[in-house]
Amino acid sequence: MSKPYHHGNLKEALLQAARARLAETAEADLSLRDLAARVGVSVNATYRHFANKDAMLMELAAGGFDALRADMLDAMAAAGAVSAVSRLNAAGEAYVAFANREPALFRLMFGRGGRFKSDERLSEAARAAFLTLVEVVASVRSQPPDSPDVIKAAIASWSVVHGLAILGLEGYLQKLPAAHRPSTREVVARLDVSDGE
Amino acid sequence: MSKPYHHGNLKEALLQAARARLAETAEADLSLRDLAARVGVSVNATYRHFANKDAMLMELAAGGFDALRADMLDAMAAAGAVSAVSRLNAAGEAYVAFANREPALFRLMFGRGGRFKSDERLSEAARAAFLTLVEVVASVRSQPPDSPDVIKAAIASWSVVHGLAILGLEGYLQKLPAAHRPSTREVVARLDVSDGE
DNA sequence: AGGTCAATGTATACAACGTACACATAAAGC
DNA sequence: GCTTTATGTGTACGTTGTATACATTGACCT
Repeated sequence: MSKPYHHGNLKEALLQAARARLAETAEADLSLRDLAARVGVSVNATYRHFANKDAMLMELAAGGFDALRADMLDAMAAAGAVSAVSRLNAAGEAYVAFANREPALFRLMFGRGGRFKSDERLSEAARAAFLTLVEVVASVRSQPPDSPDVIKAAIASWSVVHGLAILGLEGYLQKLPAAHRPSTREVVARLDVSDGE
Repeated sequence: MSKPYHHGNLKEALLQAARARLAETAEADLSLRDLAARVGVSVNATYRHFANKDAMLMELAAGGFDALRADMLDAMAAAGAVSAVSRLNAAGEAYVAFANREPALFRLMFGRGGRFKSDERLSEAARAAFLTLVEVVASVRSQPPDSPDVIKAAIASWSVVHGLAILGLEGYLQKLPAAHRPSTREVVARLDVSDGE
């Protein structure tokens, strides 16, 4: 029969449809009904695979953190072993580039108003992404990754790139004349990650 | 009569109810119907004062930028004329403090997915807030506020404090041990705003 | 003062959404 | 083969933003 009763892998199909939608619209207003229709299934079928809409969004966000982490790792690998600082810069640029390439997903990862804090998978994915930054900062400073100074410096790094990404996404940088618009590299370079004074 | 047909100042009453709601819930899910009910008026009465829900949200966001700017100005004034750097630090701390004090409003100001870019009043309010930062950076560097270097440094400043604010709001800093959690001042201090080499 | 009109409110209606409940169908295990 | 469990459908409900038609009021003009 052309339409089997059971889909086979509905959960992944729904996630994939959602990702496609996020990638194309730059606006994150996913609708369960719409996704179900795209996959060719009843709305309530989705509830066999996700507790509710938020659970699905959290899964997407977690995947986003995985992808973000992969992007940063790739960029760092491409930067080679020249210097730890150059790898840190590469990671920062990858961060901002990711936000610009997948704005809707990026907003989903952060914009959900702390409602996602509870999810274990999401927290772990976010933590893993943060840890890649921590490690490169540690190698810049030649200190163990769990030292307080390293963590604090990594938080500062994360803050700059994240803030820069959001400002870009929100369009606040677009109305500046091109000469006033800094590159990611210029902004990241202003941050002193080395041993403070 | 106890209930006059005309409210008198519905628009401001609605905005006030919305602000109260934002201040108490830390989650920005305003409903027009709910707000109208609180003010004691029909839902569609709101449409006499706002084109639609988004228009009202934009008005709230614009007011948020005004308040944010006022907070930064106050903090800078309190920091006195000791040094331009200390005023810059004070502004940064005020920024993060604002986000923590009014998380729902802050998220509304930034989280709306670029849908607000079109609004003139909002853009102007955001621009004014940014300009206060630009000016203090200019005085730190003793350069005119419209010089490209000043603007770029101000963007970097804005990025750090904004990123830090979001990370705090989203709860990513809360699960860190207290010894690893940097103060706003520590993070801001890492940014080099002075004349780069 | 009385009539006209714009400003501002209400009532009703609709489509889209998330989700709960009851039921249908298929696959897996004894 | 029968029963159980996983996974789908159908129907229904409450909430949302918003369009349309109508009601009420105050302001303005002569």
